[in-house]
Amino acid sequence: MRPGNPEALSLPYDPSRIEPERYAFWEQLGVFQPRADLAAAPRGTGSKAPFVIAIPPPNVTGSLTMGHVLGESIRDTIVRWQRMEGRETLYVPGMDHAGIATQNVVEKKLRAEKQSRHDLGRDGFLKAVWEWKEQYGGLIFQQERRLGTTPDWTRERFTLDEQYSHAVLHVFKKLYDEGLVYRGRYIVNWCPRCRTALSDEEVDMVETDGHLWHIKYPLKDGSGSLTVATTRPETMLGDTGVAVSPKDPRYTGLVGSFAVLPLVRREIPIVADDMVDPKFGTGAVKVTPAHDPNDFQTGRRHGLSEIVVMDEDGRMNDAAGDFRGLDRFEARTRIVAALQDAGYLDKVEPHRHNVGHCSRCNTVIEPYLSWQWFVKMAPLAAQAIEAAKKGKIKLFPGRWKKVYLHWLENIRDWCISRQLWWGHRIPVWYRGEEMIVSIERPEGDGWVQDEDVLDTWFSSWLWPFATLGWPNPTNDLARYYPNSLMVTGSDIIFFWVARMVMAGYYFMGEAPFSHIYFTSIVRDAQGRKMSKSLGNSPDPLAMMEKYGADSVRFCMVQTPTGQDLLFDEKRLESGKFFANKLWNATKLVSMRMGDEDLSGVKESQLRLTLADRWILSRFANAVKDVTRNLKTYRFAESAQAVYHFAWNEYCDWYLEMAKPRWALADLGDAMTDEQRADLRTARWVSWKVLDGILRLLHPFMPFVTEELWQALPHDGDTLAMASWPKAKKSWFDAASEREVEFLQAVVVAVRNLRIESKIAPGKPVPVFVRGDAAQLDLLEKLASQITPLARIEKLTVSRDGSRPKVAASAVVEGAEIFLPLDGLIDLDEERARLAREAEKLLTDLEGVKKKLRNQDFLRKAKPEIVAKENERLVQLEETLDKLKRAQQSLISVKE
RNA sequence: GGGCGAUUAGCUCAGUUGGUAGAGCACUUGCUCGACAAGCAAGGGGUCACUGGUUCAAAUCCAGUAUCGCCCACCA
Repeated sequence: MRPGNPEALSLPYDPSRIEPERYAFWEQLGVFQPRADLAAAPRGTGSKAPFVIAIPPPNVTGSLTMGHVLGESIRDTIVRWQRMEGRETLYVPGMDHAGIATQNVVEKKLRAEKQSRHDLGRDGFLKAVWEWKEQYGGLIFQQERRLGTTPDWTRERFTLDEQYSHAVLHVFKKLYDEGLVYRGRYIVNWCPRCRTALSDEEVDMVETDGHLWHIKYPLKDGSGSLTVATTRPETMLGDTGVAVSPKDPRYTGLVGSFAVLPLVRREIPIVADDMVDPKFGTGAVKVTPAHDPNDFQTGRRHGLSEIVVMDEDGRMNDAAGDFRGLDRFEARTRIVAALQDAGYLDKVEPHRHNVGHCSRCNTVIEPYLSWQWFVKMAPLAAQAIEAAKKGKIKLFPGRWKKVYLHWLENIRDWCISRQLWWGHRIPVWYRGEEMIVSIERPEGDGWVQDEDVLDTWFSSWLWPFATLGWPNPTNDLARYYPNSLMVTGSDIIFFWVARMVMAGYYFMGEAPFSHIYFTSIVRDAQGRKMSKSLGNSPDPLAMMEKYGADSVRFCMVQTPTGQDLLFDEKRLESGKFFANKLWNATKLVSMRMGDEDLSGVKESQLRLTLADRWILSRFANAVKDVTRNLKTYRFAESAQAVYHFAWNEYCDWYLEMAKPRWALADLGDAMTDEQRADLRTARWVSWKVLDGILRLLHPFMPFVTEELWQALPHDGDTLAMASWPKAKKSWFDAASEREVEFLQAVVVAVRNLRIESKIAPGKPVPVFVRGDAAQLDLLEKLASQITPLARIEKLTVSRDGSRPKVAASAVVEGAEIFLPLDGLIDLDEERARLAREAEKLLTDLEGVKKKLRNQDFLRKAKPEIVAKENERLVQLEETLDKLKRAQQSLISVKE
């Protein structure tokens, strides 16, 4: 046992003073690494298995947001709790190279210097990005240390690390060899600004007000025209057909004949296809196979040619004839005008529809026909689906399972090639007609590597095992895979979570983790998403500076489960106030501990009072609550349980009840043996329970709890490695809880009477109590501990039934409490108060009576419920009766 | 077009198997009494969105309605 250091508490609580130092302290102790003694032992199973969690790797360009703070608070709370439970814990940190995002950032910087990536060339540009990464990348982890999180920094990974890159390329080759990666020319989502293909997940659909243009296409035989409706007239230049519904009688005669494409004069066939809905628009659809995914399918079904009319910047190309060189939106305007001039435009209707936007830069997506690499997903999805269905992986909150399954069951192939430079270059080599998939450059001359890189998510989906050294059979991999838990936002459930599960099964034969907890999405007070452009994202570092990292953690962790969090800075105050409260409580306890060594004290040597038994029982309950709620990811409930116990029970009541016994120390040598034992007991219990509170709270508020724990006598180097409290069976004591509840009710009643009677707050008052023998006995036994709480001058328990003549009165559990007034106050007011009280009781009484008159209730309700109501009836009637008599006595005094 | 979530005190939200509606903040009143004014004590404030149903009993279970939000979806 080490002595405490009470002087540490002489200054007021100031988070910015204590927090930064503590982090270095933990790091020096090696708190963040898996415990060496446990890591040296054979790997256990179940709750003895290592607890492993990986950070969702933030973008290398990222800086800390409140969203990160939320996730990190939750992850670290769990890790710290598990560590205290004695488990070997590993929290793996790392960053994502974030292909598009990072390339955008560096290109922007180049633009500011009037350069483009093409000026530097591929190698030069990559060098520039790496330099940027070394200089600015990873800022987020510097910021994160301020939050007090405990990842094992010695294992920090980056998705472009050599080993990790090898894993990515290995995966590509393996999937290719096994027929799950293929190259093909298909319509993909193309961002003309980023100049790359995107996956479906990287496209945001935005409901947009547009138009439906009705365009007349003349029939080749000159017998008239048919009208098509389109939202994208500019693509008509690439039309190679017109489709109608086979069931549409209007057009049956035309199927098989040709129309002449306006402006272009190309003859295009009219085909029948089920894709067409006769009820929409004109029932005739222009078919542009190279610029629309549906039309692509239709085109393939009917053997229509595919004419690309735009380039990769979204400008019209040579195939666009007179419109070549125009931006696609400019071309739209000009084409519509040209159609109108030539009399082809039938009409224009306003039309609301969904338009895809690049999730990175918000540019309108262009469906674009190009050569890309894809992953066949259906075979990978099968096990991920089964895992969730069979409960091998559990999602919290559970409703996300449906979302997860729906996506997997309707999964589409994944476009993984990106026309970028920053990323894992696709390990495919070409020489003339030859193609080789190989991680190494093939032997021989003339091989040219594929220009494209892989989607960033194609590397991050390997995170749970690639960070542990895979594909090499490392010790870490054997020991720490699978991970235990994934904590992340539901916004990346498809991007990342579901894909990790697929990769985990496919490459490791096992789910990457068994539990997935989805955090809230942090929004501003108006419910808007946090964003740089809105400027509504509070700076987490400023928040920590102002309220302390402890408070930020404590408050952020208490988010509604699986609901959006409307962030309001004001909320952060409460954690700081709580920390301050504990600071002062600890100061008090440590001051009153004296220099007595309590470490060897056994419970059997103590003289536990009712108050002690009560607080120990309440503590045991708190331990149970806090732990149970952590187990089920109910962080708000867990945190609230400590908060409420520490503040409203321990500080508000127990410490006050301990004060009179602490004061015995003033007697010095004059103390009797019994008094000495009482003093020791009060010291021991107040310290033990406080120690327990600090342990329970440590995962949530690591800094202040460590600081306070060090100030008290403690065992071990750091609270971070101390053991998690256990709820001792012998401490649960329902009888003591009931008895103290009664005493508390008496105290509250007296406080009430004083206020109602307008007695000066500081003035001690005599109090008389009439009640049953057990109640009076209780009061007498604990008199010295409760009289200060209500400023009672002298507590007289009235065994003979006598009572003061003129008194304010209240009834608590049948006991009558009298506060003598001696004509001090307005009797009318006291009578009115009693009347109000009685009225309230009467309403309750009516309710109970009604219930008990109901035969159905008596017959069908559970017996204990009926008994409870009966009990309540008796008590209400008794109380009411006593209040009435009190009123009577006041009247008789007046008369 | 499908799916999901929300609706409880002025605000943000709890309310785990149905059994007397809670917390924090805000508000009112009173407090330099030996830890704490970042505090203490006391208090006001709710037809639990609406309608129906199940039940002895519904904030809680079921059905529907309304409003808000999110996700998914190839009607050009």
